[in-house]
Amino acid sequence: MKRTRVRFAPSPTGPLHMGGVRTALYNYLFAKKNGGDFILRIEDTDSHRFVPGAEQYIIESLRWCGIIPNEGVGVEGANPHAPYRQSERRGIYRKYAEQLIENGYAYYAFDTAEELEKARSEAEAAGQTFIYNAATRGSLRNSLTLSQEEVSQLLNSRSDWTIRFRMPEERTVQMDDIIRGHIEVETSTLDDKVLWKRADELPTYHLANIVDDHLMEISHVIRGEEWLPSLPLHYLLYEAFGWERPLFAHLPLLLKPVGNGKLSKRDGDKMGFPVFPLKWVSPEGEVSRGYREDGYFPDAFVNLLALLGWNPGTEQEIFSMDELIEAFSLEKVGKSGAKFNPDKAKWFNKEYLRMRSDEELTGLFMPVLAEHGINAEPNRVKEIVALIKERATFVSDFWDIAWYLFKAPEEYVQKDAAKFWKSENVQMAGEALTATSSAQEMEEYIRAKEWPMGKVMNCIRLALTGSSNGLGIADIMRFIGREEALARFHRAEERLII
RNA sequence: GGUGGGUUCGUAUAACGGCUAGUACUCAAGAUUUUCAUUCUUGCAAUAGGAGUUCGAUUCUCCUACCCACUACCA
Repeated sequence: MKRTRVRFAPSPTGPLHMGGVRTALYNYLFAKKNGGDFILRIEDTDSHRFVPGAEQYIIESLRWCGIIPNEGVGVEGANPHAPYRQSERRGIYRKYAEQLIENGYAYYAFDTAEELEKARSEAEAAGQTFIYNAATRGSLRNSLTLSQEEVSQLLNSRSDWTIRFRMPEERTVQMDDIIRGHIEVETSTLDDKVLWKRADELPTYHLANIVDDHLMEISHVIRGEEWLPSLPLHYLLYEAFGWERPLFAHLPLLLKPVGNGKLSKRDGDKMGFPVFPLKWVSPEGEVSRGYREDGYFPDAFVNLLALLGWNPGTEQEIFSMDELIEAFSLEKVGKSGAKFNPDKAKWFNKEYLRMRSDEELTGLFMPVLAEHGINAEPNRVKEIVALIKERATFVSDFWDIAWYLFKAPEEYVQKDAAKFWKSENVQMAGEALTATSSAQEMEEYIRAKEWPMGKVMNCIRLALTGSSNGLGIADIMRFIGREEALARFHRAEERLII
């Protein structure tokens, strides 16, 4: 049986967005599941849209997610099909385009952008759609309509010609997609796509993609649904070359959380969630937030992405990468677009945070403390982490949850003070606090006196934390000590008016 | 406009053509707790509409509606 070889082939035109990461992930899972290869190829055949730093961003994003190519761009060691950047492969495509011309599957086209524009607007004015194919190519300027002399003259004198695919006139292309099943399309509705452009001596996506997939022995093409309309062209290209084609799987799109349409950067900005795996600063200085910088764990991110459009058919929701590999199959990928749900994303991170060890979380929390000017003893921090980790979604929440274990409150929440800082409460709280030496003793003391536990405790909590909610008094006192508790209480007495 | 794809609770999804259409997130209520959070329990909520095939349709077929993608010398 043929070896499973898949590729992720992004275009370095900007930061990779989470839909792209999911495509890479599914490719990776499929490759690993079948003991095959996962290749990273960079499709940079559009010199005009190249963005500096985008390729490095893609590589780093995949690495952060644990989606590691074993062949291709950024991979050290044996790379049997190098290079993997199409710009570095530019020399190899032209001969394939010319091979198609020789065999009658393609032709030279000399129409200028203006001429095509004119043809399109004329067709539109007549209420029709202009399609560059068998219906129209006979009246356009190309090597099928011009004489041999004119063609060679134009080929030499001009530098803006293209090579176009000669779409068959009347055929039904029969296709199969692993996810969508059988699809049929009439060639009369398709156009003669440009395959190669003389202007920058580069192929377009369609040619480069098919040639490279063939040369790199790709067995399965797993890509986004936006490519489905190109599938007939790709089928016909394989046929024209006489090559065995790979199997295709077109993934459903990732949609915005509300409304309709593809998930875009704007949606993230508007609704307050990242659309990109890592933070990205565009060459113009525009900043986009990333899952990593927002505090997501990479395995949580991978997990939530995996379940957007795929599920194993069981009720399991938490998967390690190895478990994903084990459970993954393209047949279980859904057909319809998946709306991204930011709430569920947070839930995943919360679950993953809980699974992290106290040691690891402490290591992540220490720098946060340092940022707040706190120099704490790691063992003490670890105990605090153990106490609060179930309350948090992100490590950054730790500070908001437990800052008062590290420093005294500077101010008090008005509403809570008005409710609990009343003279009788303060009197009882003060007595309970001073008359006892531990939180447990204090609780017994209050109980023995038959004082209202809630009022007294919240009065104390207000003094210790500045508000009436937070951790248990016993826990707070255990960490800050009785002396500090008393000091905070006296400070509150001075600062708060009853 | 044309071509293709899609449609199960608000969201992600489950259900060899066969139990009362299941689960998770969100939301609500209750229990627990000195408060908040956690935890636990319960609840709200869906097969787009219409025909057909069938003993039986979420599942198969057709029509309608709606949504999406593509429609570049971009990928």
